Amino acid sequence: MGGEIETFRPPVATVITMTANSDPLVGMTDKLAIHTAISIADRKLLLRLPYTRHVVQAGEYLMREGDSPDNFSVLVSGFAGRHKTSGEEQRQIVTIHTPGEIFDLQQLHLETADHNIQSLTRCEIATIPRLAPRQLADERVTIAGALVTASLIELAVAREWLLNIGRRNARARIAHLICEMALRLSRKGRPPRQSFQLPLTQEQLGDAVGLTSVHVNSTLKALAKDGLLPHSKHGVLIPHWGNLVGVADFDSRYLHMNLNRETAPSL
Amino acid sequence: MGGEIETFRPPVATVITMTANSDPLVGMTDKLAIHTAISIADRKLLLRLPYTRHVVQAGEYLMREGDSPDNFSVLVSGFAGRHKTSGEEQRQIVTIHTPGEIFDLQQLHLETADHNIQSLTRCEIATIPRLAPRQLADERVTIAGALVTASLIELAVAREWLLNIGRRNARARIAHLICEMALRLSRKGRPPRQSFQLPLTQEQLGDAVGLTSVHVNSTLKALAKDGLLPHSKHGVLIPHWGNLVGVADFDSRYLHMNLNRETAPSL
DNA sequence: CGGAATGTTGAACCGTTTCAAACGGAGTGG
DNA sequence: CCACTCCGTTTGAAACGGTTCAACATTCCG
Repeated sequence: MGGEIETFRPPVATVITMTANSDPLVGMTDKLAIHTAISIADRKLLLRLPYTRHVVQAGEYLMREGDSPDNFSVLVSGFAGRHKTSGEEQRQIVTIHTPGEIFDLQQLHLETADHNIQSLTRCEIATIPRLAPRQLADERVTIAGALVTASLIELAVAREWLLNIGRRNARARIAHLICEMALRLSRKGRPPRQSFQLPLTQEQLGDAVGLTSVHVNSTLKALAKDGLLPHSKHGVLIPHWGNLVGVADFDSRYLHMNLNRETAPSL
Repeated sequence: MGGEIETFRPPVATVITMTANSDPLVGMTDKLAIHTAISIADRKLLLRLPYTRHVVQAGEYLMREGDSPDNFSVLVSGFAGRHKTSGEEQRQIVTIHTPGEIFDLQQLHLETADHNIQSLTRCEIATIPRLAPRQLADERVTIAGALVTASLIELAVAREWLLNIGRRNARARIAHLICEMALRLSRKGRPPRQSFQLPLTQEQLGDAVGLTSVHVNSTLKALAKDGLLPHSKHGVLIPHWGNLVGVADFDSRYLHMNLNRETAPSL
């Protein structure tokens, strides 16, 4: 993990406020991003932790198969993905992480990674040393439960992706991914974003939905021609949410966005 | 959930020993099945819990999308699966559960289900009321962590399935599923089973790997012709593990079977 | 035994891949 | 400022893998 590195050690029990991130990509401030992570867990406690910020370029590996990372991280801005590759060097992206999400989490329990994590675009990442959250979680059962909730949602998303890739055609697959992103990039309880930046290459999109970049290209063109997804380089614009949902066969319930994470059960 | 129901309330602090299950399907005793669940968690405590046993026929729903089940269960014998369906009534099996595994677990955190659970064969199921494990987990952090480990492994398997369905051809997909089952049906630390019963229909297999039953049929025939998977109704026989692994592009690490669950971190 | 579910086979079809070539834009160095 | 390169996008043609449809055989189960 390269890039410039700066270390923060925010004062205890103080909410961090940073300057707004000017990147129109996510329109999210650092504060928001960190806050999202916290809202899954316990705000005051997590904010007390020391953490390190990194900026990584697109395509850098944050974790490799076989690694045993000893930290966990919050994606502050940009997009990152988990992927696996088959013997024939075919890549499959199995998760796309959006700003505010925690990753590396699973390694706390599973020890060695069975997949890679790679930045898909230029990313900012806040890293928290491994021990801190572990200690925390032991003390505060609520936090442990909340972190679990995050993995369970990731599992729910993986299940929907299985349906998407296993049983839907190219048109629906791509539309479905766009719908998911529109919702995940919106704030909790808000409607899906009508427009947003999704600076992924067509090859990356193909790797996420199990298609070749060539076919992604022609499908994207077809969706544009039908007025479902007007063409723009790396921006998404959804003229009519209902129509897109229709071709995507999209049902947002699997995202569990209605869940009140503050009051999740404490198992 | 239908079928005959009998209720057990084993004496406190006594290990249950039952008669061997004569079903050659899994060659597992009830004791073993329960023990498997316990080995993920904490044996003595979990065995103290009251539970109910059910026998369900193939094809019965144990949970439906939208349900908020208030219990969790151990699959004692048989196979069960989680599935989702697309708008065109296309089914995708996203998880196959083998004897000894816990399911319904995720509902403890997510409240409403985003998928269905259905018995794929005749199954025996031990059900534990919801409250008990929750209370337990609060008391014993070890148990909570162990249950989390189980979900994280399910997530790791889902990721591999995404690669399987998204990037491998029919031949490799089916071979891969067989390899996975051979390993998951073996005891921890043991080599993969060389032969076992897998009484799934070709349609169910197809739903698991994203193919039609017709194509599963011809692929199965082709695998048999090549001596990789000799044909027998619902039994699997693997003459040469290495060869099958080769066509499946199978790497068992994602199953995390080497993991010592007793000493998993307690997060 | 009879009916339903599952397995089997072949032929036509079609969605997606593969291969190949060209294009466009962004960044770099001369 | 142009030429050059790199990367991603675009397009077309041919090949392929898997689906669909349809008919029939077989097994399972009440």
